[in-house]
Amino acid sequence: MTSLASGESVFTIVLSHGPLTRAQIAGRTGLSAAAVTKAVRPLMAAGYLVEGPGEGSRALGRPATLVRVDAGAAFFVGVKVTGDEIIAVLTDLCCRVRAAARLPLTGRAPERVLPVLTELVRELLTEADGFGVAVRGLGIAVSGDVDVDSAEGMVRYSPFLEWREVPLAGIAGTATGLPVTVENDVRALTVAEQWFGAGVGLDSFALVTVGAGIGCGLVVHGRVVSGAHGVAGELGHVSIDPDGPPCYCGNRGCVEAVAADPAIVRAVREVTGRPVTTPAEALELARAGDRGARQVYAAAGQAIGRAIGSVVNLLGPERVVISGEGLAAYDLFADGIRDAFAAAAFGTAAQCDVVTRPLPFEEWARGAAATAIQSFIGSATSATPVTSKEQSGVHQ
Amino acid sequence: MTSLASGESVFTIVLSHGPLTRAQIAGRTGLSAAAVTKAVRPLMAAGYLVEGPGEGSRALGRPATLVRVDAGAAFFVGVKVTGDEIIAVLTDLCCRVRAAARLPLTGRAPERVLPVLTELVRELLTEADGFGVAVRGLGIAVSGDVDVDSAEGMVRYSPFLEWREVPLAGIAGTATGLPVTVENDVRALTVAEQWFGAGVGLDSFALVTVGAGIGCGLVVHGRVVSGAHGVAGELGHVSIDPDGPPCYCGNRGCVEAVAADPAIVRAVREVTGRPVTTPAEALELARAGDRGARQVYAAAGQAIGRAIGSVVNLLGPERVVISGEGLAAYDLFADGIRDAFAAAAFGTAAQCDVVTRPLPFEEWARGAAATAIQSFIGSATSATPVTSKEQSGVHQ
DNA sequence: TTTCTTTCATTGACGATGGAAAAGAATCCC
DNA sequence: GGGATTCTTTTCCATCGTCAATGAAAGAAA
Repeated sequence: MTSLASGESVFTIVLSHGPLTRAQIAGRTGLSAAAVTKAVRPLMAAGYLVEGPGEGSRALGRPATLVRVDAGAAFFVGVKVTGDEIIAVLTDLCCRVRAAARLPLTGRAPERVLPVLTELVRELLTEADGFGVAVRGLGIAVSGDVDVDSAEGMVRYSPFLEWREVPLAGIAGTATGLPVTVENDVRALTVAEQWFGAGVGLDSFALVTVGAGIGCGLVVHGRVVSGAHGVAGELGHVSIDPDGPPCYCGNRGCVEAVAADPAIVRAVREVTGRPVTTPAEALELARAGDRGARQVYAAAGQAIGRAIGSVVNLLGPERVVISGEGLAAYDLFADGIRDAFAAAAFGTAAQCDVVTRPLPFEEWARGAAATAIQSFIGSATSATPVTSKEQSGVHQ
Repeated sequence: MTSLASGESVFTIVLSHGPLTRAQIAGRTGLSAAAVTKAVRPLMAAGYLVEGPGEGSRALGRPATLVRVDAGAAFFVGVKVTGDEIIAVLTDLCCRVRAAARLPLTGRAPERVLPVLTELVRELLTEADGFGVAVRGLGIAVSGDVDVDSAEGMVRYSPFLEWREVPLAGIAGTATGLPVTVENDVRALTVAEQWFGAGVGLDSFALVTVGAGIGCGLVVHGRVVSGAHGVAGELGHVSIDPDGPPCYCGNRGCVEAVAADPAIVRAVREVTGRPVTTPAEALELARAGDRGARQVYAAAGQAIGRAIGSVVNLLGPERVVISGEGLAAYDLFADGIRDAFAAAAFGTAAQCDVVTRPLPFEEWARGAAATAIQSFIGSATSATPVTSKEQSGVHQ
């Protein structure tokens, strides 16, 4: 019972803020130096943390030793399920991608998806064997409404996959023999950004994803917002224009009905009269200088900027991160986003830092791995640690 | 040093959930029965909590004794500063209003406001003397950007009062001899609702105020959202229509430019051609059946409903409370709000409970008192309690 | 070289906190 | 009166984290 509640916070700090001296850990966590020493010890004994190499570059006094996460102490698999393929990554304990794989889907029904998912996980488990490191958790990210609290990791409703009440964690756990964490995809990506990306150390930020849909992950008071009914961050269905185009949700002028890939493709087709059917074609046309197409992108940028303005006015986050596949067209969006945001942001909320970050699908899968790491840390720091030699099979 | 960190949570639970048995307190707080006994004892010794009267209506077993807050153990003054008057209330420890007073302002400069504020506080202190109870804190609610963290309770910028960098808590504390808490007015009202109103027990809710302006207080993860730069809940400047009327903030189609009192008055004047200058006149005209005026209200209701839809889609709160002076016209808003919200809410977010609550300005002042009680509890439960006889002067 | 200074890290004593389990208390039912 | 039942309190006891003293490892100064 060398358990320490402070263990989790110490580990998390070291994980996201790279190697730190114990004194720095004390400063960041607000714990005393003594408490840090006591919290670090069992984590090092368990093999999750290691000392050095390198030293805190002090001129005077006893040199500090750096504490870092032993990236190779445990591996994790993260999986992102999209409409037509599954992307999986193998990460180390620092959530760095060590291997990646993807497979196309032949259907969206759970019976079609799960064999592919299992196959990918098996592939990455073999990779992990090559490294000689045990995989200690599997994170799965799916779009839609996920009940994180339920033990079976229930996917309550995923419109994109047309799933209802699928106990995904239970099924995947049985199939793979791994402890499974299931999360909404945008929230998983948000967790990854909060721990390892542009949201590190921030008490509040928003992650806006632009692509096939428009999503938004929100962190408030240092925690990801889940919504009382499982729905939150539905930026795509925030309406910004009562006279805008109709959205499949039944409303008009949703951001998604203006700025998501399908909306852009349709608008470009209508405006230019050309048989454009994919985002790539639409983008090509705009890049080639087609006025109509460029205007469609500009309008989409405006819509995104206005939507971000709404988020910022409501929540006043420290930062907004814009990402998603749609970022490929960011040069075409940029002016619209900037202008509309500047017009919409009220008062000091305009000081909010707006940045872009390209996050490919592998990054979403990495987000899923991050949620797996998160729950692994929770169990590892609250249970009696065991050495890495002792443990080999399924964790917990 | 009979200090207990659990004291604060126990006290808060008893405060907002009325009289409870110790067993119920244990259930609500998640503490063990033993811990509750230990936490309650010093609070009762200090006079903040009392037992009975009444019993938990059990049929079998030892009857439970109810624990309640001794409302008369301490009084508080809450003040709401508006553009042309100050409203003040005297409340007991349960935040029930025992006396109220208001005075008009002769100017908005701090030099004009503070004497009036001091005069009102003095008046209510005399009232409190009549009850024989000491006033233990003063809460002041002002619109605008308030730095809660600063020791002097700095009002950084209040556009409405045209204040900049006014160390209000420091000044008011010196003038009144009371410990002072300064908060943004909407956030203060939100705290009051969270503790004593429609937000009791909820982890997340939104409070929308409609009146001279459109405001919004947000509670996420059980805490009021303050915004990284002091700005949050600016629902009034969420734009819902790019072609809407211009707003003084420089943007178009802000909710406030459509649905706040000045906007409604102007619109009614323009539509009907009548010399309407006050919200009351506009309301009268609409109530009299004037088509144009009614349409203005309907459009305002639509705007509010759309804005609430945005909040709900982004945060997925458990409940939305609509309030403010503008509620007087709620019958005219209602259809618009309901329809627009129903159209805007996405998926299960539509399950969000939307309620209305009339909250007059006294209620805002009560919110200010609630923030004072909040900080009083914080200091009272973390410091050595003293009996109410011993203490008489300024607290802490 | 020796000693001082500085800073980091560890240890041990101690207090605060809260839980488990047993005991006590108060009521109803038989 | 003797259970049965439920609420409350007491009595330990484990955990957690701070304080203050100590140790450790360097550079600086004598």
